[in-house]
Parts: sequence; C-alpha cells; structure tokens
Amino acid sequence: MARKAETTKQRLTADRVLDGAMALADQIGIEAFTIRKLAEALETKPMSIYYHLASKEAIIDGMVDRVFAEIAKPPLDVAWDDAIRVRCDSALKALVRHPWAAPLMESRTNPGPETLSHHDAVLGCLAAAGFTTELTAHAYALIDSYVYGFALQLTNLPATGGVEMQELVEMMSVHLAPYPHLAGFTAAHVLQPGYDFAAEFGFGLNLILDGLSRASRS
Amino acid sequence: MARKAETTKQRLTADRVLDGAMALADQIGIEAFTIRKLAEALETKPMSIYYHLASKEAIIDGMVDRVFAEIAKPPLDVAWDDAIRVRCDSALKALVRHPWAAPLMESRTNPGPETLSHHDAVLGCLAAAGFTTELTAHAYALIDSYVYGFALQLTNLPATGGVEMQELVEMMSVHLAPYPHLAGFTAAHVLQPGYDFAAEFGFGLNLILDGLSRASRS
DNA sequence: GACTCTATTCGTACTATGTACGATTGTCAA
DNA sequence: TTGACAATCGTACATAGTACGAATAGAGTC
Repeated sequence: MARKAETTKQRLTADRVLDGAMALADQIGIEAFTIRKLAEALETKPMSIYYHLASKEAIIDGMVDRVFAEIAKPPLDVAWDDAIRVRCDSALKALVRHPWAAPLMESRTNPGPETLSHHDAVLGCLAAAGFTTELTAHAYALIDSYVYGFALQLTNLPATGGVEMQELVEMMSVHLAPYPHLAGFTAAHVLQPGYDFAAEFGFGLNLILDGLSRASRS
Repeated sequence: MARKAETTKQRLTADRVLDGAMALADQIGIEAFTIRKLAEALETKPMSIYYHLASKEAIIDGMVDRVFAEIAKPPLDVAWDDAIRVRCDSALKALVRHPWAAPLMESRTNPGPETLSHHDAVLGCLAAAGFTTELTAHAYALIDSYVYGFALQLTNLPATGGVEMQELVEMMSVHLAPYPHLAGFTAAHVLQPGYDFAAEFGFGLNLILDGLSRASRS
C-alpha cells in the first residue's frame, strides 16, 4: 500500500499506446485495427487515447517509426556490402514480425525520428563505401524496393505449409487451366513441400549487391 | 427520338462501374474513394452498384485486374531481357497513370483473369529464355519487387517541381539537422532542380537483368 | 394494348468507425 | 483546503459499407 494499490490502472502514455497498437496490429492485422479495439486492449476508453496521440494517422505513423527502430543499422566495422546485408536481413525479419508494416513503410509521409535516423545511417554507410551521390540514390532505391517487395510477397503468400495446401492445389488446377505456364510453375515450384520463399531472399540481395559493387568500381 | 431520348441514363454494367471507379480513384486517390462518391460520378445511387459488383473489395479487385490488363506483355519476338524491359516500362507507366495501384498490386489476394494471364505471359517469357524453375522464381520476385517498389517511391515523392520546393528545402534544413548524411544527400541530390527520379528506373532494371543474365549462363 | 416475369434500380435503415466537444476526475503545490 | 493543470472519458455527430426489401422498367407473351 506504499504508494498505489497494485490494481491501479497504469497511466497512459504515447509509448504505451504504441506498444498496444503494435501488439494489436500484429494479432488482428491493420485492416481490423480500430481505435475502439485498441482502447479495449489498453483497458481504457477511445477518447483517452487522443490525449496522447492526435489521430489514428498519427498512431500509424508512430507504429511505422517503431518498426524502423527495430531494424539494425548497418554496422560500421565490416565491408559495406556485409553491413547492408546485416541491415536487410534485420529489416526482413522486422517486416515478418509485423506483417502489417510492409505496405506502409514506403507509402507514408511524415517520417519519425527513428525513420530519419535509420536512413541517415544507411546513407552514411554507402557514403563511407565511396559511392557517389548518384550511385547512392540508385543503390538505396534498388535495395529497399527489393526488401519491401520481398516482404510484401512473403506476408501475402497463401498459408505456407499445412493441410490446406492440398485443397489449394486442387483449386489451382481448376482455375489455372487456361494459364499453362502459371499452372506449371506453381505446381513445379511454389507448392512443393520443401519450398521456403524466405530462403530465396539472399539470392536477389546478392545479385543486387554484386551489381552495385561492379557499378561502384567502374 | 428513334429509340430512346438522348438523356436517358445508360444502363449500368460491371464494366461501366469499373471505368468510373478507375477514373475516380485517379482523381481523388484511393483513400477518398467511397461507394457514395462513385455512385455520384456514375449518376446513380450507391445500392445500384451492388447489383453488379458484390462489394467494395470486389470493385478494388476489379480495378487492380484492369491495371494488369494495361500492362504490355513481354513480346515474343525479341531477346528475353528486352522483352522484360518492355513489360517493365509499360508496368511503370501504368502505375504512374494510376498512382493508387502500386500499393495494391502485390498485396491483393483474389487475382482476376487479366492478372493471371499477365503472370502467365511473363513466366512463359522466362521459360522460353531457358531459365530453370528456380531461377524463374528468383527472377520474377526480384523484377516485380523492383518495379512496384520504384513506382511506390515515385508516387509518394513530395510534389516534384514547383514553388513549394523552396519551402521544402527550408523545412528540411531545420528538421534534418540531426541527420547529416540525410541532409547532405537530399540537398545534393533529390532537391536539385533537374532531378528526375523516373529516369533512374533504367539503372536498377539493367542491373537486375544483367545479374539474371549472368546467373542464367552459369 | 394489357399482363406477366425477370433484371435492375434504389429508398431506408443499421452498424461500425474516427473523433469533436466539453464535462469530469485525479494530482500536486501553495 | 484550494486552486490549477494534466489526464480521462461520456456523449454525440458525420461518414462509411451494405443488408433488406420495395419500386420500377423492359421484353416477351397473349
């Protein structure tokens, strides 16, 4: 009984709101994410949230900034391409952890401090590697397009592994009849038991980094 | 006066609904796109639309399928990499014509016939080039990640060209003070008068196609 | 022309959502 | 105790998607 009873509701803060928002979005997805549900998850009322964050948009901005905070910055003590690999692997993991994030990362204006700081670190890495400004622009566009695009495909894949796979195959064979290449491709590759789309990530990333390496040397 | 007065309202069809929906989304963006506004644009009432398309989701699915229909399939009579270039240039143009589309292209389930047919054509092109199934998977993931990612960045760029650029620069210099690389980069590159982000598209695409070419040879 | 029958259109109304506004409560300094 | 400010919340409104069923229209038959 020193200060407060233990059942006393914790004071709300912007941080706590964002914590709850991330957890909720992870569980139910960003479409189903509403202020009312968030309030319930936080054991408070909708309008209390608005004292700490100005709007739902602001909340989502904050969530995206949090995701950037979770992505490792490129380490400074290794070769530039390994540094970029580290940050891209970390980025992919964060985007898989928060499947709602991938579509939002590039389509949001209003970057937060973590977002800016992250970009700053990546640009610093490329600059330190001796990239020209022009090549840096190319490189960053290329790298992030790939990372976000890959994450997007990964999070939208039809239920990997499990009993439903069989049904899926049957539905496919009916609907895909008019599309021979597509049918053949999915049958031969995507639907194979051992298929692990995430493992493919490295191939494309290596290809891009090799290409950039070549471009920076010439 | 032959059959009908000329002011008679045209009969609604799914196609006409989608025509109107695309045009409306082009004008006001996908966030502001509502069934009520669509009905107004079509000179009809909200509930009339639902006779032809089952839901707003179905409408958006249809719109996305339309965008795929606008993208040129890789021509069969040129080298595979040139064929892919043709289709990627066409895709970028379509995504710029319909700025709302880029975030949706990869994040939609329920592909329509045009979508399937398009993918079939691309896979056919890569197969004809002698790509293994595995390399095809890599290639397609890589190529489309880049195209969509690039389009996304392009459509979200802060108002290219114009008077506001100056204000932007000033805001930047204040907010970006803690981020030296970012500040330097934007000042040196993005905000330069002649900067044309779209022109950068070819660089990354070439890099990817070169890499794939090398991978297919080894 | 009158009369169906079906395809299409639309009026009404319900539910869910973001959030404006102002009242209420909690906390601490004086 | 008494303000004063920080934080919470009740109520209510506007805007969304769309369920339901009534209204209408057009084409084909008699």
